[in-house]
Amino acid sequence: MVKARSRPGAAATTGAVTLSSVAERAGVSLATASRVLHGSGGRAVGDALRARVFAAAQQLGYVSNGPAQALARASSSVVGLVVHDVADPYFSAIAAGAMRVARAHDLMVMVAATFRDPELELEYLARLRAQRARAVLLAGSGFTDPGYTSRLAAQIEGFERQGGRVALVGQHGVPADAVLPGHREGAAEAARYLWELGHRRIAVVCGPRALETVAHRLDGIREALRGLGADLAERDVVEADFTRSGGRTATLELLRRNPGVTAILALNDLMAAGALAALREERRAVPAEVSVIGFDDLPQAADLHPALTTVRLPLEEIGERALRLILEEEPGYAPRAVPVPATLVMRASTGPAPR
Amino acid sequence: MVKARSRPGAAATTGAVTLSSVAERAGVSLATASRVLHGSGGRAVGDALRARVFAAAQQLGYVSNGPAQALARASSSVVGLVVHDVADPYFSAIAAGAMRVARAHDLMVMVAATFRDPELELEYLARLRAQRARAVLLAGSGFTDPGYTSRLAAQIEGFERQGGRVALVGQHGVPADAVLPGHREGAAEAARYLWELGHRRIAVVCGPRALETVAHRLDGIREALRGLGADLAERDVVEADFTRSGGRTATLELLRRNPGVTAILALNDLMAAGALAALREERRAVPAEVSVIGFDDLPQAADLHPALTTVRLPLEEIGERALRLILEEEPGYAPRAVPVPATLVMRASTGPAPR
DNA sequence: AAGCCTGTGGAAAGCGCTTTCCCATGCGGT
DNA sequence: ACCGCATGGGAAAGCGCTTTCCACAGGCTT
Repeated sequence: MVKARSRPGAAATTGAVTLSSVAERAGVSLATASRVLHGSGGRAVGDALRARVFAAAQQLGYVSNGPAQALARASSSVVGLVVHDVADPYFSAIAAGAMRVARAHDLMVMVAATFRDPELELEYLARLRAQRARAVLLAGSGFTDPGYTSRLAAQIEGFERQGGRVALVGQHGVPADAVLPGHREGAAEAARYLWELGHRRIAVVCGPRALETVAHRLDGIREALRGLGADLAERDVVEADFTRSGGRTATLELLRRNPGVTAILALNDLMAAGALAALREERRAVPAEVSVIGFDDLPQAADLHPALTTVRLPLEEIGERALRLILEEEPGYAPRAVPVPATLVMRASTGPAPR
Repeated sequence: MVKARSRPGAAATTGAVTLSSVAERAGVSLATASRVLHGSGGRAVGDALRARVFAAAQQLGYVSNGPAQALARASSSVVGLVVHDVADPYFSAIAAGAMRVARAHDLMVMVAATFRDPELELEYLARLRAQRARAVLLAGSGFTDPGYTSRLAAQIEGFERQGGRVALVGQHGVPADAVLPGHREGAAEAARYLWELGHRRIAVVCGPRALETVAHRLDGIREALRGLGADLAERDVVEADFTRSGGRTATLELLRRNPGVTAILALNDLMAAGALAALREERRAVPAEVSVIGFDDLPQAADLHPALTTVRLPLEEIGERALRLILEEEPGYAPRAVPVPATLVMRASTGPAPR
């Protein structure tokens, strides 16, 4: 005896409008409806049928089923974007650039925030892989954590074997296409500029040391100073967390520890804003007594008081280039590295060292 | 005669690791593997098998197929977030709040930027619908455009019939759960504050009039002034585009048109920053000659010079509440409206009117 | 000792779509 | 007039997963 089985598959079969209902209504086969409504698959469809199908879809209010499409095609129309923090203007700028490119390719963007946790980054990469994202842009910098690199490499490899592409901002020590911002050179230029202004007591308000970006920027400063015959003492480097309030606290600490400092190099603009605030609290004139340089040139840098001298990074362009790299080139395949130079923007927060 | 058909379905069948390969390797059925690796579906699985399956998945490097899961379950693990512009700090703050909630629910977030184009907003809503997003947060304000409302309502209805939920920030004239920021009241409070300080020539640097948010804020000012027996003349309102440079230009225009103005109310902080810049260029002292008030209280508002008096909106909280609204309540269903009050933050950019 | 749950495992029917193969046309070439 | 041969349309086999229904053990009741 054959018993009628009720829907083994799941799904609320509440008269959902599917391709087959459209086909039925238009009096054509499923195949034809598919060819008309979604990419034709290299096949032409007659005008009459074509019009009938469109009309039917319209009347029924048909909305295609993305997951089903992705399953059948074995590729979704989604790209992933992994950042440290969406509220950080550094990352929103990169995101804006990337999203422009995604739009041009008609792709949706999934954004994930890791809050600088390597584990979370890896987790999100895996989830994006599960979502069959076509490409993923790792916009946060890499971590200096040793175990991290190999696990990241493994994830990336798995992802690419699956047909996805990965782009990096900054070089994470793994083979993948990358955009390389000139952290080192930009930082070096800032340091040399300060030196030329006569500053000999230069301190650094540093970001989280676990970040590759921070290491690069710090190295740039170190090397520049060394090239000038000077040296960056450990006690002139205070670590903060890339936020304004972290920068303020660190600067206060710095001033206490080392009151003779005449120049502060903050490793991002947010912390530079905090440094400026701390200096104001401590009644130290900028730039008469202390010069301040930031990094990134966020839109708000020019509105700080005094207007912030900073190392400019074309962030939107970085996001754009990175995604282009993997979306617009066939996977034919040798990882590329595109350098993006940083430039020093001189404004009012720097001046000659006091004597 | 039966001919062997070669893979009618698509997909690179390159030894992809699927659930069934895991099951095979573990020596269990597909059903068991599914129950172990993905939600058990209310069913228990013995410990021995459970362990075997995990081990097999581990060894094979199994990554689940999200689209397939979404198809079978008729629901994805994605939420959508539609904003005007990701680089605008107003929206990044909302996004940050929303993403926190999404993370707590273990959901991925698809972000779309409309650049204030109603058509694009509708398009993205449709695409999110196609992606079978579980929920969508429309974080940009609504448009005053007449046709828009009914089309939006239709989209939302279709989306909800499909099992999705929609939340709005601001009331778009459609029935859906919404978080309602106190645009009107906050703006009114700012206007009254200026009035109390003795200002009688108050001008407004307005945002795009097509936005509901702008209409509300403007109305708040109008009503407050009317309540005080004054009136906001059309010539004292200049429209800009919510950017810093737009604010600057508009303020310059305003100053030319109406040199006697003693207070400027900018409808967001970005434009207030531009106003401050314009005033500086024109050598008008703030607040001695002209007072300035902004709106939103972005993190950078306190760093402007002088520190900006502004109407604070708890943006992260707004994003958080909005997504909570639809994710954490059963669809049992009467649209809720959660008001979120704005508060005036007095800083240094406002002072008594000059006499 | 017979009857029954209860707890576990498996078979298989879809979810909605893409795409391959095959078939019916209508057409021009020789 | 006959034979290809494009051309456009349809049938159907999956894509990888979830979930329903069934089967079968054991451990309990009565």
